[in-house]
Amino acid sequence: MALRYHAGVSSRPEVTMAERKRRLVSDELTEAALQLLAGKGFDAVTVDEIVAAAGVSKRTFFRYFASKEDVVVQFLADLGAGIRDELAARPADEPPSVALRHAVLVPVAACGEQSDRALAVVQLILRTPALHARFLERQAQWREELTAELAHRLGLDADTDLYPRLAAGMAVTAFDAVLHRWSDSDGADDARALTDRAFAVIAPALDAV
Amino acid sequence: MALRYHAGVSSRPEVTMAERKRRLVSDELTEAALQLLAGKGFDAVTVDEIVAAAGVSKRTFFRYFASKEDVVVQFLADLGAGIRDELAARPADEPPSVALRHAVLVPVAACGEQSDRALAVVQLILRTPALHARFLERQAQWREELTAELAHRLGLDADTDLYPRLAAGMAVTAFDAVLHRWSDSDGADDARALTDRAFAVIAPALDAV
DNA sequence: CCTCGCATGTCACTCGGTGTCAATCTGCAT
DNA sequence: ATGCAGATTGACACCGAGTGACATGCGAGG
Repeated sequence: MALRYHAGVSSRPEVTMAERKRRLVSDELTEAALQLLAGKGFDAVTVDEIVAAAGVSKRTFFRYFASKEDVVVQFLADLGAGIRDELAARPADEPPSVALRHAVLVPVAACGEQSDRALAVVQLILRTPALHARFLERQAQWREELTAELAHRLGLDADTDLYPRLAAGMAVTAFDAVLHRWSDSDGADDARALTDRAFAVIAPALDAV
Repeated sequence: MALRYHAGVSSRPEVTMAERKRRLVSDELTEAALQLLAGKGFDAVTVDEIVAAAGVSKRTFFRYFASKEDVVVQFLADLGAGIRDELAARPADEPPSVALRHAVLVPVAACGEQSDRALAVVQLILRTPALHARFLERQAQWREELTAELAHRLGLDADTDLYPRLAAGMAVTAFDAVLHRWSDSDGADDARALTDRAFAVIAPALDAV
């Protein structure tokens, strides 16, 4: 299991026995799922096959993941929080285009580090309609979070001013475009450089008074 | 059945008997579905209830609509084609911000005309996760179409230059923001005015050299 | 009148997802 | 070690969306 953000090293964590067991099951499930789904395609694999490979019951699967799609998309959830937190952490006097660019660079960098597995997952998501739909839902959620954070940051009312929502939407659009390009190039393009180019395009709108 | 774009009046069309019958069934289905879904909520209504109300079999329902969500979202499909066609019809020397704004105004105006029914449908979509997901899929599709049309219009390669995809994404983002605002205001805000304001924000990025 | 084709209904089936309950395991106190 | 409380799991029944196969009915044209 590669795509997980372990906080520290394994030396002596404060995790209980049950906690580790839970993660073990979760990891075996995602491992088995990714293996099968990437190999046979999303629709050709049933949940029963996945749980058989992982050695747990179907009921347990749905205790860990809300849906079959979630096994693949779930690791993206953390990224959303990462974007928002990074945006909140940027200096208040930084122009929106710069702050948002750094925020988006968080998930981009995360993809770049484990490019092997990340690329496979991203490509699977982008070319499977059911997964893509879930991914778009996540994006919409990120947009909401960024909208709220931007409004707070700029002292605007997100229900009055269109700017926060539009700026958040543009940032997410940029991220989406970068991901598509990165996926289409099979990881050959540098995701960070793509991000910079994308933000160079949208910056004039982000920083307009 | 209100939300349909009948080409002309009923005087003496060149449609066969079977054709009219098909549309009749389709209309009764959507009518029954919208009635029930708007009243009881999306998840609380089963397809069996809908078909019972419409007086057809479940199998027939799925011959007309690919999914339960499609009954609600389907009428949005035409809008996508409308946006693209309008963009293609705009004068070639028009700056992207103006051409895209007019393109987006097509569905906006369509909503404004039959605001009663349209508002109910939009609100149902935006606050029902399953429907919202389908709606986002549609938006992604529109974005693809606008990307291709923009690239063609500007003589750019959509696989090389990031601009077409970003511009299309910004336009769709603007539309989405307008729709949300319009929905939140229960139709009180003027959708056309909102569209103009939204494009005023993103225009600096759209028209940057 | 007959038949060809199309839309529909019926039925059985798959699969994703959930509620329920009993069995099991972890942690903790005695 | 023992026993208890809470959480986790498996097994099973169940619901609803969606599909495949086949038979039937109805309209159009010879």
